[in-house]
Amino acid sequence: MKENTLSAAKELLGKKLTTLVDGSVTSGYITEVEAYLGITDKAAHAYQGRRTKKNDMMYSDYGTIYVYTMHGHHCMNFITRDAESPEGVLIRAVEPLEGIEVMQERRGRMDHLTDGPGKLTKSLGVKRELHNGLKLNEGPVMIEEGRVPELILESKRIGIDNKEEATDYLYRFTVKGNPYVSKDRVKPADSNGWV
DNA sequence: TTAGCGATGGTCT
DNA sequence: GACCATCGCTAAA
Repeated sequence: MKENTLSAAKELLGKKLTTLVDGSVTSGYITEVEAYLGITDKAAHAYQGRRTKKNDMMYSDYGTIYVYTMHGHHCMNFITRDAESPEGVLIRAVEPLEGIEVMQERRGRMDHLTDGPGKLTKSLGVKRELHNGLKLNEGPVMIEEGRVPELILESKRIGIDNKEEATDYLYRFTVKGNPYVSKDRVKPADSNGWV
C-alpha cells in the first residue's frame, strides 16, 4: 500500500493508539504528529538516502514501527512508504484514555503524561528494543478509529532549527483546541478540539 | 508566560 | 569526541 506521507500524517490525528506492555493496556487519541519526507527532506534521518543501523527501519514497509532513542528518550514513528521512499510520521503527542494510572507510575508524575514524543513513549511503555521494526496491529501496538478533529493546524516542526529550507516546512499537524500537545498550546476547546 | 540551559545516552564519524 | 526529531527545572519579566 502506497501512501502520501503528508496525508497519512493528518489521517493519524484522532486515531486511537493502544499498547500492551508488561500486561498493562494503555491508550490515547493522537493529537500531534510530524511528517518526515525522507530523501528530499533535510530534517529527515533518511535525507539523501542516508542509511545506518539506527534508521534502517525507515526503509521498511508501510505500517512498520520505527523507534529511535534521542537524549535518552525513545521516539516512535510509523513508516508510510517503502524501501524506495523512506518516509514516516513521528507521533509527538496523544490524549490519555486508558491506563492513566499505569502512565503515572511509568512517568513518576501525575501530569504531562503524553504531551511530547519522549513522554508518550514512556507512558505507553514503548521501547526501541521491544518495538522497533514491529508492524502496527500485528503485535502490542495497535491503531484503530478514534475521534475526528474539528480543525487541523499546520506549523513548523519542533526542534528543527538548523536545517535550511527544511526548517520552515509546515509538516507538524495538531488538533486545534486540544491541550495535549507539546508546544503552542492554545486555549482548550470544550470538546478538546474533537467533533 | 517565556527563555535559557544542563542532564542525558545511544549512535555515528 | 560530536551530534541530536527531548525533558524539566530555574529565572526573569
